[in-house]
Amino acid sequence: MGRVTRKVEILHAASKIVSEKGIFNLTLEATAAEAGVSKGGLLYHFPSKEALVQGMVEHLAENYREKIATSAHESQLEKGKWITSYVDVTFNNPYKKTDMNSGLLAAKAVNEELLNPIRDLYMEWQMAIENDGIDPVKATIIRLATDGIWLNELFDLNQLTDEKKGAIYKKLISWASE
Amino acid sequence: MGRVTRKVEILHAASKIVSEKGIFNLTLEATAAEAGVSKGGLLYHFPSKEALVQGMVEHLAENYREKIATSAHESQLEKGKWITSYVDVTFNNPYKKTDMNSGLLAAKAVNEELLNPIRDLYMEWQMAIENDGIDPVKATIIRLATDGIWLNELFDLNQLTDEKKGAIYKKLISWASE
DNA sequence: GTCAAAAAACCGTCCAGGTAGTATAGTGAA
DNA sequence: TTCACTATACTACCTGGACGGTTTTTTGAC
Repeated sequence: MGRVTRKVEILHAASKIVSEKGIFNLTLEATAAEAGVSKGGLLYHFPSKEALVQGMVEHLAENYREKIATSAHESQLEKGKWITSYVDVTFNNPYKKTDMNSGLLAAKAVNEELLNPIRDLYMEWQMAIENDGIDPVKATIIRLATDGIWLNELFDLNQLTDEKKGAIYKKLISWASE
Repeated sequence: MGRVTRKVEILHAASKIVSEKGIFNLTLEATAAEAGVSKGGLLYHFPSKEALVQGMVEHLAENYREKIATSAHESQLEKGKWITSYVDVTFNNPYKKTDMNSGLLAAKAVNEELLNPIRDLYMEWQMAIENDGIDPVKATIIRLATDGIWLNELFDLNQLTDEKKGAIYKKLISWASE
């Protein structure tokens, strides 16, 4: 039945190339080589470059959605469980943040519309966060600050020391249940 | 002396292409056409594609630095003038935010190291913000939240309504002088 | 349980189109 | 004369995608 993992392996290979060598080096041949598949084999799974990038985005969106949802449902909190989960998952990224960054950059480069699954995710989260039992403005600021960390990592701008990052994490988490 | 504006016009043309058509359409010919210059003319100013992108980044870094510095020096505040200026300028972007986004994306795609001028900027600001008379952790969170807005705009993720954005702006500004 | 046929999962090559960068000859203004 | 270009031509290279094959797996009739 053709192991499902093959497709995922290819997606990982694509992410790796984007994060290590940049979007201009994300070619079908390079991806195939990185994944240990022939170019024809890759095209069997993803019939075009755009389909490949679409696959990247959809895959990471599913992963991310699941991580946050699991965390929120396991939470014991009465208030702020969604925003807390968002901060938690994004800070401690148990999922691969490289995949997220690569997927975003690749989609932005190849075709804006491929970002739609991510946009849907954000809409869901924003709704959850605004009905989470805490002040929606504060909750949104907490989310934005978390996204700010992410922007800084994406472009390797101002990497905070672990100490500072820890202090920020603590403060955000404490705000999230006030 | 060959009007300085010519170079800047070319940089603007390049930004426009990146933001409207994506990084893959940023070709030398397209940039020249958009700027109303021949390809040879473009290469006279920027001898390679990398030099062009470098120009984009340096130009926007200078602009941005100046905007923040001016705002901070004009500020009447005793505490939090830098973080307030950062929030102010970024929210109300009197400079072209498209240029910033295009520059970042182009540099990230072409050559990581071209982002260094932006990294320097962030280091300066982080230092200023941490010695701004208010709690450094809080100040950093305010900066990160502002960056979060920016991430969302960059990928057109969750565009907040003007109303919500206004509320967030007000709260951040008030925190910045507490 | 067998086995042929069909479907799935690949492989390797070729080509048209596009791109960065080079080269060269020329122009008008200061 | 130099500067700041224009206009055109050319090269060397790369890449997406098409195409035609081949092998492996699954299916279903007997």
